[in-house]
Order: sequence, then structure tokens, then C-alpha cells
Amino acid sequence: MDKEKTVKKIQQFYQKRKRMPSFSEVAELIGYKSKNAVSKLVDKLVERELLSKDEQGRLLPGRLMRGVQVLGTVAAGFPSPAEEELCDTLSLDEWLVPHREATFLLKVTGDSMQDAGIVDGDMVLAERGCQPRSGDIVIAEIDHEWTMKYFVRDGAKVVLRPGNTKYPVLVPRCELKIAAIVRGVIRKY
Amino acid sequence: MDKEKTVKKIQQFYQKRKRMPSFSEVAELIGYKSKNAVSKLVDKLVERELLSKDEQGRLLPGRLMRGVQVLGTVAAGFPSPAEEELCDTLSLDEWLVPHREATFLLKVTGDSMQDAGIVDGDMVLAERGCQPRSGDIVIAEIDHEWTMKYFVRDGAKVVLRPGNTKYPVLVPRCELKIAAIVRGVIRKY
DNA sequence: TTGACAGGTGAACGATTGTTCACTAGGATT
DNA sequence: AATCCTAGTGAACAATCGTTCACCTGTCAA
Repeated sequence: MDKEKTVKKIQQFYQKRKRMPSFSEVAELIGYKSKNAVSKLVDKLVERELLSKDEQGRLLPGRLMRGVQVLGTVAAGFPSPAEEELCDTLSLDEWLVPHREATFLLKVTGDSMQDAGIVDGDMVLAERGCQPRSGDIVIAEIDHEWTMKYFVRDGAKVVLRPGNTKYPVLVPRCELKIAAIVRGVIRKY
Repeated sequence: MDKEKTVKKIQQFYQKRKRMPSFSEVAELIGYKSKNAVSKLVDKLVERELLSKDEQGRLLPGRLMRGVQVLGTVAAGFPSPAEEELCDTLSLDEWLVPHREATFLLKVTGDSMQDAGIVDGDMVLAERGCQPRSGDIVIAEIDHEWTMKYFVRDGAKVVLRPGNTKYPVLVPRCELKIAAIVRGVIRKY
């Protein structure tokens, strides 16, 4: 049986059932009648690092299961199908969210950050409990009002600068609380 | 044992081991000495839809395992911790990538789409094999050169319009191939 | 023709799975 | 004081898990 076909079948299984198949299930997937054949096949796939196994022998989902293919750049030309094989794969969840507990998603309204490429309707990935550095985009409460702005430290003074020349720079009068730092932007069409 | 604590322990286990724990493992996680207690506890968590089970009784990873919290909008004010409990969670992979096989990630170079909020260094999620509609952003080969532009249909004529007034509209001379449609944009800081 | 070898079958193995039963201890209610 | 209910223990159960063995085919090289 073709090894690539097997991996694809397992990928489909994983996507549908949200877990890795057992050896018997793999046998059923690719038409084998014996778990042993699967065992040998899996061992070879593990050797090639296309799959990996538990300490109990169970199959583990690797990057091939969750990820999305990563190709080159647009301007540099479109990669040919032959090159795609060599490319890496990436799990969006793992890539964008290193700390699940402290991270949340926020919908953006308004155009006050459009020069930063963040427009109305975008989703913003924010991480709580971090120390902001000058230049970071932050979710902040300034004088009892919530906004998303650039965090700029100018000597001892701290201001919030919008990413749009239409709006003024905000200087905190009585209070400034930084709730979270923006770690990523997501837009869906 | 606190039910929320249990779910969090399971979440940690899932994030570390990339699979759901067995009942014995759950028992070890939360300090039980009997699988039966776990069985009853899990049944209640399933009733509350905090977990779900296989047809074989095994635990399945739900949205709680993969997802990121979704909060409200920035301009509308920052939700209080009390509200967060009610909020939904979202798996980025499942949300952004409905068709894994046909989707890939591309790095953006240049500023030809900056008015669309796509700037240099962004990652773009593109889907192969779709019919583009007028107004979609596409990855295209025009006269043997690859670019990312708006796809605009004007009667029988088709042009590629950049998202930046600095650049001219592209009218295909000899050939225009649409390779993929841009489904999403991802930026990481 | 012979030998080696990869690929698959089928059956048995111990280990671990989720489920189920009987049972105990502690609170709360009646 | 008597009752009910929840929460947890411990042991037994069939089912399934991954592994391993002997065995049967082809195919390719010597």
C-alpha cells in the first residue's frame, strides 16, 4: 500500500473524529485484514518521522494532522507543486497561541488603527498579564474608557498613540491600565 | 473535587500530550484512586457539555481543548471577568481552514495591498480551486508573473486591481490564471 | 533453480481500556 | 434518630489495545 495514501487517510480520520485511529481502524481504512501489517507499516512511517507514537504505542497527532502548508512569498513567485512537498506545515493554534489561558480573541470596531493594518471587523489576539514595551499595540483602559492603541513610552511619560492621523494622541489624565498586549491580527473573508 | 479544576487539568494534559487522557490517567491527575469516581464525574461533565465521549467511551477533545476565548469588541468596552464565563471558544484551525487539503499559507511581500489592510510580512491564507467572485482578493499569474490583487470583473473584461493607489490596474495581455482565493489574513507580532 | 526478502494474513499474548456492581463515610433533610 | 443522597473506594467484567509469532505469497537477484 502506498505510504502517502495511508498518511492521507489517517489525516482524514483525524479531522473527522478528532483523534488518532487505532491500528485496527487503520487496517480498516486502507483495506488491510491484519493489524500486524499496520504495525509494520506504522513503524516505517515513524522511522520516516511522518508519524509518531505514544509511550504506550498509540499514534500521536503530529504537525501533519493539524497544520496548514506553508509556501513561499507571493512576490517571489508561486511555488510549483513539486516544491510543495518540501515545505513545512504549521498549526495555527499552536503558532499563534503559546499561552492558551492568557490569550483571548477580540473583535475590532472603528478605524483608529488602520495605519497598522488593523481595520474594522478584524479579530485581534490579545495576551493578558504581560509587560508592554514601547511600540506594542495594547488593549488599555484610559480614564475609564477602553481602546486599542500603540503603547509609547517617552521618558517617564506614557501615551497612547492611535494608528491613524485623524485621531489625537491620548495622554492619560487620571488613570491608565494596560489589560493586554496584541499578539496577532486575524481577518477572515 | 471541583469540576472546573478537573476540566483545566484535562486541558493541560491535552496540550502537553496531544491526546485526551484515559480514565485512569484522569484519576491520577486529580488524585482519585478509583476509575469509577472518574466515570461518574465524566458523565456529569458530558451532561453539562463540557466534555464529550467517543462511541467507545473514550474522551473526545471538544472546543474547550483547542479553542481560544472569544470576547466582545474593543470599542464596546472590555468585558469583566464575570462575563467571560459565558463567552464562546474558537479553534483557529477549524475556524480559518475549512478545507485543509486545498488551503495553504503564503507570506506577503510588498505594499500593493496595504489599503486592504494587508501589509508586508503578513501571512495570507489562500484556498485553491475556487471560482473567484468580483471583489475577492486572489493569488494570480498574470502574463507569467505572480501577484496578489483584487479580482474585478467588469462586464466581460477581467482586471486585477491593487489595494494601493500608487500602483496601476493590471489588465491581462496574454494570460491570466487564478491560482487561489485569499480567505484570511494573519499577522503576528 | 534457488535463495533472500518485502508485504500481508491470522491467531495468540498481556496490558489497558471503560463499565458495572457492591460497599463505605459524611452531610443534609425529614 | 432515621432516611436519603452525594462522593469516593475497590474489585470484577468483557472489549479492545499494540505487540509478536509462525506462516503464506509473490518478486527480484544470483
